[in-house]
Amino acid sequence: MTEAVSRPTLEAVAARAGVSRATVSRVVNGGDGVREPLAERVRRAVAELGYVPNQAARSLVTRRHDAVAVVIAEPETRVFADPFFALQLRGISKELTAHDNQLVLLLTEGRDDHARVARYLAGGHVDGALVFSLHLDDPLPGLIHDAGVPTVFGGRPDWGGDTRAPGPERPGRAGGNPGVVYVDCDNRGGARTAVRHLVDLGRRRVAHITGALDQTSAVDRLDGYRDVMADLPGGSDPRLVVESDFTPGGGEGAMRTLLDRCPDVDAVFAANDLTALGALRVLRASGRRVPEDVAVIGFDDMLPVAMEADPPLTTVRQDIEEMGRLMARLLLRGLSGGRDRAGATADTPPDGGVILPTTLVRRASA
Amino acid sequence: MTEAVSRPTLEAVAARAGVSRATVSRVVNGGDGVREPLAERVRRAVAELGYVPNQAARSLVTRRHDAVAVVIAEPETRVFADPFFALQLRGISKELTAHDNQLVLLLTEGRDDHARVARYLAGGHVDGALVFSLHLDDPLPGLIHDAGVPTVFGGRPDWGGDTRAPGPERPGRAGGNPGVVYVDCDNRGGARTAVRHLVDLGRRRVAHITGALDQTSAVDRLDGYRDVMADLPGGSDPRLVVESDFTPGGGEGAMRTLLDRCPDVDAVFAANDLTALGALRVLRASGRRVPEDVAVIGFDDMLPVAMEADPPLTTVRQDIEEMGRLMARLLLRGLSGGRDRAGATADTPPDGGVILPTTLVRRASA
DNA sequence: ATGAAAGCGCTAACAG
DNA sequence: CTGTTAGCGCTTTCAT
Repeated sequence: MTEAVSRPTLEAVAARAGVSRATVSRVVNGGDGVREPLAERVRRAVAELGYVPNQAARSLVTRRHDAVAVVIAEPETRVFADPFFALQLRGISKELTAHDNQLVLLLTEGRDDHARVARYLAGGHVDGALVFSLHLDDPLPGLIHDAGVPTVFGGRPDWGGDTRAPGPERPGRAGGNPGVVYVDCDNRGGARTAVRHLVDLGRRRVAHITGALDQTSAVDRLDGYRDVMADLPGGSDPRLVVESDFTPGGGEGAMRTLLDRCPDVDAVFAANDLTALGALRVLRASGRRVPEDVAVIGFDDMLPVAMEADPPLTTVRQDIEEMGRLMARLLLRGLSGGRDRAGATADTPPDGGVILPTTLVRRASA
Repeated sequence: MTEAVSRPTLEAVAARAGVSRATVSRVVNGGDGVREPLAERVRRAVAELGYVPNQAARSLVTRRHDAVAVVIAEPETRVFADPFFALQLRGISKELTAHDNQLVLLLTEGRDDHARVARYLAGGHVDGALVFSLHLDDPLPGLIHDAGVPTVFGGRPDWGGDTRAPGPERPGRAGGNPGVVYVDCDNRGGARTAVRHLVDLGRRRVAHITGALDQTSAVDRLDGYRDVMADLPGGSDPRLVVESDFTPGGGEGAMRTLLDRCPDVDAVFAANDLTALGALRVLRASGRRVPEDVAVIGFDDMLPVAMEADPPLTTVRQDIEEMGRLMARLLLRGLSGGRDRAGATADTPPDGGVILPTTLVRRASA
């Protein structure tokens, strides 16, 4: 464990280059308005001394940090059961890095942590926040809003606008906050595509195993399922929908219930790939063949899961990494809004959500 | 997207409480040496104004940041195939949070990013670093060492000390850096336990599918396998070892090779659970029963993988989250070494590595 | 185009 | 115990 050593300051570079601190500062920050011979001398001095600006000192005066907080609530550790979160992070990281921003990760374990996160955000340590609000009743979004930090949400928050996709209106809570920005995939549309595919395959008893319904993604996927089933004769049989929780274990239980209630089920749209995995297992154990007897479609296209499933899973793909990247881009754009880049005001982040498209990936299960 | 507002300063609090800035500062930082009536007045002023210290200003003078960088190299995106990394992060986050430290995440995509990371670390933005050096030839450890930032490694770096567990010496590179601190699990010992278990089961043709051998964990597990096989008659048959890469696909290929070379194989120790998964699949496809015909053991005890495998996987468990927590604890302890806490010098971080124990978890596959 | 000087908000001696 | 004072390293007017 090495001790950190004292590093050269602007002053040192200035001395070495025989100029003033102000000049060095100018060169370091883009070098506008410094004539070439001088600028070059400064650059050499910087290189020779291995000068790196002190971010704390800089922040103190500029009031910018070039850092963004990523807040992830993980009450049930479900986040870690699938690589979702890692992919998202990766997308975010790439985008932030490209814009020389740092990523400060805030993982919350439960209610106690909310205050800590809110305090941190309110403390002005970061320029903005990227927040994954997983649960409908999560107080975090509110706290964050109060903290007054520019924020982009991952996944539609419950109090935000509704899914863009058309379809029967859902109740929706208290007016819908107008200022909220979020990125989500087209859960509802993706679900519709999946179910329609099943119907086009000639299936008539199409069931749905939902995700945890305290998350908007699960609700939206259920809505999508209902959108297309509503038009089918006997499609709104409530026994065809069984609630689950996005886990393989939950999928198993749900599939058993389903088989019990409707032994004639000939297709299942599972809320995600993990759920589909559990369903697959139960189906196999029950002696049914997939897809011959029962067709199965998942959601997410979590590669290691979907590809390795037996049979390989037909599923609705969403570009998770791109979602992360987009969130970061939106935030950064908002932060520099009308300030740094000329004309950036023209394309400020949209109020409301940005919905990324989904695509059906056909494999063997449907 | 809300705009951040200007926040109250120490000065404002001091004015409101009718004291000097120094007094407020004292109260805010633990309140030693401020008499109660005053301290209370200050606390109230802080609360009323919603004062939060400006970290940049503080860092500027203290030269501490209460922030730690976590560097994760993910060249092949393998990191995201399993939840390993997420668990580790969680452990780290918990420990850092408990000590009011922030987590700055640095994900590297390849060689180009190394310079960026090195610069950041050298830039003195953080008090220390937690580094996961995945590959043997990774230049990152060297760069980081040069940056002069206190560092704890996750997983034994190749140029560090050897595994603590006794056993045949490995060559090891250039003298072994003495100052390096790392946390790892007992890969070698765990492997030995697994293989011994297989042998105790009466298996005589015990094979090993290795991990990616450019990672010390894979090498150490292979060494552990060899440790016990060396004593067995015919145990050092080289055909029983086939190199793979920690992935399910790799496991499949390796298992096929194995079956081809040694159709009489009656046990397989896979370098990790994912590999075991692939092996299981090929074994099943070949008509062999597990564990009756071939016993299989994995490594990691990645719950969603090991439990959901068919049959559920017997595996070597390592406490990943605890590894993360321990890394953070070690780093933090080193940072405050002899400074903050009185007597902390007594238990400074150990030079060399800390090896966490592993345990064999018996399920159905062996 | 370059330099001089004034802080940003805070902590840490040092006085009293 | 409390207040005064002097910077931490940098950016940014404002002169020149």
